Amino acid sequence: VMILRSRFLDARRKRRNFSKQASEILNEYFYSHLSNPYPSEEAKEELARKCGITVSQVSNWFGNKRIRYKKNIGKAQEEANLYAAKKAAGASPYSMAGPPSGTTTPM
Amino acid sequence: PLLMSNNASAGSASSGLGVGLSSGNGSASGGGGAASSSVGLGSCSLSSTNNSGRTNFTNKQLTELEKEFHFNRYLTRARRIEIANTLQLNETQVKIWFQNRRMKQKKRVKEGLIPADILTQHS
DNA sequence: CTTCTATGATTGATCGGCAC
DNA sequence: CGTGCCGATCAATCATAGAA
Repeated sequence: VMILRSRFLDARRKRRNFSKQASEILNEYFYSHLSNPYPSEEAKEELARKCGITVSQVSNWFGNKRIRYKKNIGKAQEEANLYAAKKAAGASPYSMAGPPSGTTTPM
Repeated sequence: PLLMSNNASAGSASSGLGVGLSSGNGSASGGGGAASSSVGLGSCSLSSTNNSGRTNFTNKQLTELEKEFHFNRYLTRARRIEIANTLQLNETQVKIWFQNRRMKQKKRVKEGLIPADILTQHS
């Protein structure tokens, strides 16, 4: 039980939530591609740069997002959908390109 | 091709999630020791399988697997059988463990976080 | 400060595609 | 035709950050 429970210094121990903007970018992409939320390797790299995280972290994020999204359909998720749709319409449409005005370069 | 439709939620089905769902494996591996989820008293040195089918390897099994991995990143049929037997796992379990382990190492290398060339002995 | 929830990471196992 | 490997993903779980 207590014994042998930990996986010896797993990275999950020291975890840092992503910045608000990073989450914005990821969610925007996710909800803008709900019909197929599977970014290509190139798209992941692009998202990783814009979010200031690694490609693996982007993959982890999408993996968790997809699963957790499915587990809630019919909850605040639809609400999030509208939120994302609005943002996408007002700022950058699907497909990343130029960040919306005033985006403080994450750093 | 877009695979989708898996959730039966009301009305709007806009998401294309749902790769294929693989819950519940038939687990046809022939084998041997199968899973024992019961938490019997006494000995519990074997890996325990969850209700979902995920096997929880024991520390001993993981240690041996790691040791073997550092010796050889790839297994031969004979070696696989031997290890599976020793650790009381199916050949498939061992095979899959090595595949996942290789992917894990590759990922770490890509991240640029490798202690050192454990295999490339030259420097 | 304690409790509960959100979230990033890990990992055994599956799926499709490819090479032998 | 069958088998192993790769790459991506799934699904359950761990451990912590953050909110209440």
